[in-house]
Amino acid sequence: MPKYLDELNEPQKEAVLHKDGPIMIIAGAGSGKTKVLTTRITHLMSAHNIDAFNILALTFTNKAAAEMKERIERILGNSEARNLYVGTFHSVFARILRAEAGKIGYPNNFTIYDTDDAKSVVKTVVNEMSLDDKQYKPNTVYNRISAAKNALIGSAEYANDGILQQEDARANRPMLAQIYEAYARRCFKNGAMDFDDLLYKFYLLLKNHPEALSKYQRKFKYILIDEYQDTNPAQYEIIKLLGAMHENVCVVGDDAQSIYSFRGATIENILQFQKDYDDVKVVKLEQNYRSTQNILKVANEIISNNKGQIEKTLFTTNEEGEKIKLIRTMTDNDEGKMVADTIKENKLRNHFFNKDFAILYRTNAQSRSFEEALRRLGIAYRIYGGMSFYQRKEVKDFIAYLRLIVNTKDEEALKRIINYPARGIGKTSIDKAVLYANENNLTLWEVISNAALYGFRSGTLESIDGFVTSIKMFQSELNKKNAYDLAVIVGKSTGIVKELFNDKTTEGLARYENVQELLNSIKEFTETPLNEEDGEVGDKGLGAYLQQIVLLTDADNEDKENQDVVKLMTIHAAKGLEFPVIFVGGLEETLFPNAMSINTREELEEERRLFYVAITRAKQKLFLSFSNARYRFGQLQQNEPSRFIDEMPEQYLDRSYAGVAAKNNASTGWAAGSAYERMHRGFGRSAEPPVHSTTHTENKKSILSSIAARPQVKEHTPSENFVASDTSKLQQGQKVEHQKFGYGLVSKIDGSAHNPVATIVFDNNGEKKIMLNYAKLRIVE
DNA sequence: GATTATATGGTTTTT
DNA sequence: CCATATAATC
Repeated sequence: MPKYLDELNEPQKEAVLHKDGPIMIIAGAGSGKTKVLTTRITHLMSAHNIDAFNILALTFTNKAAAEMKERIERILGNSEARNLYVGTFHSVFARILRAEAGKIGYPNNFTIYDTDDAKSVVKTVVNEMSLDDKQYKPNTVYNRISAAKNALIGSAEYANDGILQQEDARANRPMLAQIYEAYARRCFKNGAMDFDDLLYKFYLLLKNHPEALSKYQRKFKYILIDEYQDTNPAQYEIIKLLGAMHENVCVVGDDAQSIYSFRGATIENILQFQKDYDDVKVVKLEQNYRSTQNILKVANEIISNNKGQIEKTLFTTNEEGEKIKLIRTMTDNDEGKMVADTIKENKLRNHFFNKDFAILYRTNAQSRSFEEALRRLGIAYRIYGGMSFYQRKEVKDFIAYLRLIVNTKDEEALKRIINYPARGIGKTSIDKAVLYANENNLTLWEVISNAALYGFRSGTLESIDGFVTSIKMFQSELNKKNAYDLAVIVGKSTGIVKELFNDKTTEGLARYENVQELLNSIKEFTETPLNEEDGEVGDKGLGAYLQQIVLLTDADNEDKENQDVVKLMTIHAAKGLEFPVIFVGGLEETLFPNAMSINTREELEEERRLFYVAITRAKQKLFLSFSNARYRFGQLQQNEPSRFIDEMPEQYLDRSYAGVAAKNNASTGWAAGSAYERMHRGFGRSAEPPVHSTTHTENKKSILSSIAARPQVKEHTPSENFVASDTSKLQQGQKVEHQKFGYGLVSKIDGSAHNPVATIVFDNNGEKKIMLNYAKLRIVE
């Protein structure tokens, strides 16, 4: 009996030892499902001599895939694991599609469009069809198309489906089917696939090309799928096709953690699995090794409010643990402070490290208040999600050059850079070129590379020719130079790097650094040795690099794995992770559950599962916070506490929790909160007496203002020698006198050069934004 | 045609 | 509040 089996409990062992035939593992939160998956693969390889080349494991994130490979490698003690096909659905399918692209009429170097690219194509198509983009919002249209693809509905079928047509007609978007068709055609013409195409086209490849199907059926003798509850119909059908020959399909999932229905995922796949395969072995992992009893009991209570669960009860032999602590504050800023203070306190008192904490929230926008509070206390943190590195403008612009070099049909890339850096090819010229291209059924590149034929003005023509020549020059280097060297040439000869370098503003500096970072990543890619089997299409080229990076997420980018930082992320992003201490923020009606998701029972239940996922991330301590009011759309909005709070039995809750912050009355009320604000604006040391609580700002209305009158201006009598100073060189930190508001400290200067706006914190009248062109200010010091 | 000021409108979650 | 789209101005 191999040693690695000793570490497993009975059901886990059962799951690992089951060799052939379909198996479904229902794995509760923290029940060791990754361990089972890795051990199972290890066991297949070492005990049954299954070749790594014949095993396919699909995960939800690249990070999970890398982790899995690493663990297997560690148990096996050799490098065989690198021959496994492990990756996300999207990355594995992209890799195969790259090899088989010719069969479906695509170039091997097809571009993968991210969501932004795809929406931009939608917009282009809608405009070209002379439709109103208010009526056909790119977002809506794209989502609709995406949903169709995830359900394996092509544009023709979409157009012929009576129900879908009715739906669209009722929603005032009768032309959606036509847009879908035009969109698909345009993507094809651009040699591009969007994220959904990676599934949909792969499905079509398998379905319409029997020789390809049988090739991969023979190859993948064993298939394992992680996070099965989050697969969509397209993924389901693909697995069904791939696994049809051997039926050695192992799926692992937890219906209670299904949180991606907006992406087309359906729990139906779990139920359907047992119908589609004969003699499915079902194993349930119900022992939780992660959390305290209290946390688990609350989690079980919460999820029991959902109907139609797969029967299972999580239990643990861990200690009882502390009660779940509720933090209630007045505003979102206070919430941030309380959480940050609590982290600080716990670090001191319980010797936690920064990396032991995670702050989770429903929406990305919530990160701001936590971020500010952590920064004030000097606690290192990192935000995951939001805009990924590769979505930043400067990075995307640079990548657009590389994309165009690899695939000149990529119209999105071409339009992005044809006039970046500015070279005098404006909107009018581009529109003209696009028109010619559409009229003559040419690609945009074909038009501009023969620009002389299309009657551009001579100056414009010269610019276009210059651009085309330089791209062609880059292309000629494509096979001589590696990706990194080529990228350096691009950066240099286009002047992009220089331009960013010369921009000495803070943002400019950051942009420059980002481009440097991009070059680093290309260099790293170039220098990383080839995987043994990756030779399929010469996978070291620029094309392979580009296809890989669009599929990377922020979490994958984590180079310094064990940084001692507090992690901030959405609950979705936290799936599969665990932390000693978890904070879940914004437990308020309209936010969590989100107002968008309370219209049907299904939606609400998914929100509840999301909450379940959030609290089951915690190992030892769990804090839940909510705020009476928070800024949304720049305005203060009052919210009720979340219904999920009421669903937790009182006996497990500690409502009286008060950390350091509350004790010194800094965060429990409006007045105290503003004192805190003032302290951290540098007023703490000033000689000013503690002033009445009026840190109201012009646009940030006091939560009291709805009850009491708006803050009164405390009259100020200008000093006798009041003469308005020249404020053109006014700087942060200077003290000024305002005729009406009195003395104050300049905390910030922004606005444009012609219309500078100073943010001034007045001693008696709080923070005001003052337009320097109009205000009369006397500079005191 | 480029740069800059103003309007608008949008927030759920992500490969 | 934020980012992007449009208008205005040089």
